[in-house]
Amino acid sequence: MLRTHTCGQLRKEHVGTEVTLCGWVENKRDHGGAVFIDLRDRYGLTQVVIGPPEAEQASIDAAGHVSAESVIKVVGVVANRLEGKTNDKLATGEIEVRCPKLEILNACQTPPFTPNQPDLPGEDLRLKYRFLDLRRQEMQRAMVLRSQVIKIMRDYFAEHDFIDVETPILGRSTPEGARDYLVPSRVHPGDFYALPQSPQLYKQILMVAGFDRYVQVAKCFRDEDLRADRQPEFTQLDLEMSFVDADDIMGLIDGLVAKTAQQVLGKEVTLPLPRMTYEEAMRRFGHDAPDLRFDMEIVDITEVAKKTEFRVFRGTADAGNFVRGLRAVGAAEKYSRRQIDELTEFVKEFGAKGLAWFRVEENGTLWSPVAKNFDEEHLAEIKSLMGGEPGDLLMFLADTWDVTCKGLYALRKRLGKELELYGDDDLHCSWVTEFPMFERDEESGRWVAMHHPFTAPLESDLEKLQAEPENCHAQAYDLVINGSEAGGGTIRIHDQEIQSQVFDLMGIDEATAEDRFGFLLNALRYGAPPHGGIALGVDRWVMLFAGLENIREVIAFPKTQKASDMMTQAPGEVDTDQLTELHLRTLAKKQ
RNA sequence: GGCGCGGUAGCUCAAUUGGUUAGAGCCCCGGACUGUCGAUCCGGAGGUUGCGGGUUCGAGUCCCGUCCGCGUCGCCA
Repeated sequence: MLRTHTCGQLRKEHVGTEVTLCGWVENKRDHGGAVFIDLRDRYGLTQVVIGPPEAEQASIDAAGHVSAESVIKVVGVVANRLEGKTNDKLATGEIEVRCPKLEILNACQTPPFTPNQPDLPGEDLRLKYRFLDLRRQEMQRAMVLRSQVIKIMRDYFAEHDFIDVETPILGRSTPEGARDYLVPSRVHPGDFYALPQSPQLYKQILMVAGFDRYVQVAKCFRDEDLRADRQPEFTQLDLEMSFVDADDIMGLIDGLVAKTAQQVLGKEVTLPLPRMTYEEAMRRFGHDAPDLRFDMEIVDITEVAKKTEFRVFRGTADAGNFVRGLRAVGAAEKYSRRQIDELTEFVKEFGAKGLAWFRVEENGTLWSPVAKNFDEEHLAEIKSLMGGEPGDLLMFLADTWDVTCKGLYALRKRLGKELELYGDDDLHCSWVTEFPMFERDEESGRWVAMHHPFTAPLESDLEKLQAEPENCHAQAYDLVINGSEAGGGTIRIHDQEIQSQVFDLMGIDEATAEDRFGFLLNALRYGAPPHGGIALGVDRWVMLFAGLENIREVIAFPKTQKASDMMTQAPGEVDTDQLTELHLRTLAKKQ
């Protein structure tokens, strides 16, 4: 080792010992007659002093010219800092290392930014110089946390008799689901591999193979547009079990959630985690991944709306649509007319035509720009349904079920944040279950699987499968942490007859099914045990447990919104020769 | 693909209604200084205002196009 200690290690008890430290020059303070250097590595910061009596003036002058972020090595003696000169902001602040000189292992060019400067540079620059950005304390903390979370997961599943099996990265494209990343085959002209969107089919086959409990930390790829919490390549903790039902899977993951919260945050989570059905989630929160860190549930006032003279409400209700709203406790004084106009514009982004709002006055009556359209009796009824108290703001959307869900979900999310209805440290984990089996594809009008085509329906819904597929629910479950989908899974179909019916409903005929999933269907004929599983979004877990709002902050080398890598410049052009070898020719060329 | 925000010195930002030579702090370079820890003090360097076009006597500022970054809708079994 080039060093005897790390930069976070030395304390008063080391005073008098000779040590060798290596690290980066975080900062230097040059006094001419002595130079102070803050030496940094991933463990901490130690003050190094180059000064008399042990250092000669030439060494002091040289130390004064060392550039920031250079890698240096120092040999020196640990000393107490002078009386009253300790630094209680540093773990090593009681001591310093007195050195005759410093050895520059690698001088640093003037960096475009320094890791721990007060103003964080723009994200594009951080990503271009990710090696500098990753030196920042926050980034190091996030990467350590990520490593811890993955270790907790691996240990937990190892303790539960899971077997870690790797599945291929080069697979076959299946048209369902997200857009595939494709890899051209050299030896099969015109054919392509697809990168896995998840190891779904392989893990089911591993169950057929009798592995019983499979787990993998799996890299997955989806060629869809990015979001703050979505990257084109991401990591799943993927698992599958045989001879289980949905309760078994959720119970298992409950234990992991509790263990992670305990070990990472020192928080006790009450088990079992609360569960609600998809329908309940949509009714109460307008979304399948509700943020339960705060209340503010959606209330349906359609029945009252029918009785009013307010055309927007009544017309909507009479047309069979819905009037639903939110009660923002004590928000009346926090939102001016102008700010409410802004909220109106906000909900319009989600298809709403407007936002009807009421303020609960001190005397308990409702005031609203549209109040004249309402009888007092109906206003009182609305207030009562909403549980309005003086100072509250009541806001309503009158629209289709879908638009009220989307608009009120977004509005609730925004209000929760702006009104600070939850704390930075709050953690709320829950399950959403019984998702619909199918949803209508807007373009083709066909039924498509909401999760994937191998998802088993609820036993109790089996008889509805043919006649009313829209009312058929799946043995599916999503893990929700702080309003974010942190994992999802299903119990799979192991019955040939039901599988055929599902394909049939989705308009996939036997030949097509055989062509796309033949290998799985084939495997299922050779003694497939009942099985099910789940995949957890590792990046999101880390993001949520770290209290961060952006997934790029927990990925060492993330991609930008246009899926490029600012550091390596990927994706990039390739030689024509490479294309020829792959039997490819590009249609588009950038100008 | 749609909508919104942003791009000015190496970095973070400022620049009145379109008006003088585009400023500040940090960084960098040179000098001074033995107790700093955002060291301090003196001096200096540093600009294709993302790019292209247009309007104008005059554009960082207004208009059009384009590139890049971020957020979001669509999309994400």
